[in-house]
Amino acid sequence: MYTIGQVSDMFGLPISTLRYYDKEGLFPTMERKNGIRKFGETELEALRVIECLKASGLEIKDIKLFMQWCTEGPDTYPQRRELFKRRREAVHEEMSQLKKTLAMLEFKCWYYDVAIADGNEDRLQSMLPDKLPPDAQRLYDIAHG
Amino acid sequence: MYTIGQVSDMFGLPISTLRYYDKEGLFPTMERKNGIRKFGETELEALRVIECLKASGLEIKDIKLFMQWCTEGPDTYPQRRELFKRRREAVHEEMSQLKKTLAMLEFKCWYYDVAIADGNEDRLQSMLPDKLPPDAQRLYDIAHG
DNA sequence: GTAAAACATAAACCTGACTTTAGGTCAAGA
DNA sequence: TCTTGACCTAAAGTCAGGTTTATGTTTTAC
Repeated sequence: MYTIGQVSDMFGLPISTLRYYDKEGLFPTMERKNGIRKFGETELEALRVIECLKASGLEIKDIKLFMQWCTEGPDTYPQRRELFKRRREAVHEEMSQLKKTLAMLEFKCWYYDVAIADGNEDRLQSMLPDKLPPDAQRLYDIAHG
Repeated sequence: MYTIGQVSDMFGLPISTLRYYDKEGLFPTMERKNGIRKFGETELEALRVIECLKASGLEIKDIKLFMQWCTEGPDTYPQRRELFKRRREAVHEEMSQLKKTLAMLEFKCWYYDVAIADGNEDRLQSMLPDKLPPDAQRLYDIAHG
């Protein structure tokens, strides 16, 4: 069993954040002794899952729902599985959006390489949006298509 | 030249958002006629760049800075290139974080598939965190390593 | 036994990115 | 003429996800 300060150090999270998570219901079965929180293995695993679900874009109130299901036994396995499947799809979506963003950024890096080499954008403006070099064309198409 | 309503339709952005962007200085050279905003090609391209930079995680006040540079001519090409390079690195970072998140989500999907098949988590708990099937082990390692 | 460190709560505050509200201008159509 | 619709502003409101503050209690170290 760990105190809030120890868990704060272990996860690199501010104490205030841990208390906030608790207030929001993210540790539904956490015990206390004389009012003092006792973090056990359940809570540490909960924190690992919280970091993952947060990174996947889930909101705190939905994470709370999941943590609640975890206290309700096998009947809620299907809901829990659906939650993870939906998150998986959402992250796939986000990754393909990021690929387009990345193409745009690569294109702009190339663009300013050329602009700096030329000292102006005249040549670049005259080749946009067609007549680009093949590499730049590829990035441009991904970013704008 | 387009009105704010036309641009709102073209980009699928609320009029209030376009006015907010303008107020924040994201269209530093936009013209007006009798107080009415006139969006030209410059502003449309600005909006495309804004969507990209926002998707890359940049804040509005930093996008403003970029738009300001764009009005200052070739002297600011290096700053603009650096901005895009930093964003490119940030997005690379984010994508590799998302890969770990995805591994965790895949692992949890597998976990609940097994839990549902078994009707409980007993077998799963006894194989954690070693003695996992190879596929699950791989996901587990990516997610936790 | 006492002082400092670590814990606790409730409530106010903060930030970013918008959105809503309240009130006003202006041009075109019935 | 009048009223409808599209535009305008400034200021207040909203929301998520915390953080800070003020105050009080418990634990730990000497």
